[in-house]
Amino acid sequence: MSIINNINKAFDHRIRLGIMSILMVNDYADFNMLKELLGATDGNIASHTKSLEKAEYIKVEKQFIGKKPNTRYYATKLGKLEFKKHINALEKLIGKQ
Amino acid sequence: MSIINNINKAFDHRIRLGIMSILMVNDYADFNMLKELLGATDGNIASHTKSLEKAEYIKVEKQFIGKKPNTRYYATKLGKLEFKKHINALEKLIGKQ
DNA sequence: TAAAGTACTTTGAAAAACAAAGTAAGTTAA
DNA sequence: TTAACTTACTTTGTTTTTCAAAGTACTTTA
Repeated sequence: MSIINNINKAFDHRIRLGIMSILMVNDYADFNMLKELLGATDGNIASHTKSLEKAEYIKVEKQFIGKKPNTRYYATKLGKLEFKKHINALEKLIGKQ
Repeated sequence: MSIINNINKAFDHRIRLGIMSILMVNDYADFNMLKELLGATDGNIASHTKSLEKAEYIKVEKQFIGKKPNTRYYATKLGKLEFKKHINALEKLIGKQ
């Protein structure tokens, strides 16, 4: 077992790390909130949320607010659990410095 | 300025994070040490060390130990500084959880 | 002296990241 | 009222990165 064994590949990118961090402290976030908070492009947010969705770490809800489409992202129970594990692994790795 | 602004892209991969962590606590590490500690393949170690070297975050020294070639990796002053910044940014981001 | 091992490096395919362009609806302004 | 613009994404295709298998240049062992 290597020292990076519990680093989860799914979170191993700054944008996905950012998305998860946001969804851990906020109940949900919508597309534009993620986009602004992370300073990423539309395509970027779309692909990273898609990969987290595929892993079932976040879920997506589409609705209309007034007449505007709105996409909300939530961390799933699994996502929260795995992210905590990831953080612990990160802290273990970098905590020594 | 986004919340992931100080996350350094150069360290934004578990293997490179691992390499730097190792080189922060150990004065140096050689190829096989990195390989074993990280459980990565040869090609993997080679390419990730190369990218860190290109960024001048680590330096490489090649020598012979007895008759065997041996490659040692050291973190540079810049590398240590930038890695600390990266860790601080990471902790700021995930510390809220 | 042939086969196996060591310590890397090179290569090329596969996957991931990215931004520009596209889509579909709503809004505003002339 | 219709053309131009905005919003909220999605799709597309190129570029970049990741990866492991194969290659290289020795050395060691049988």
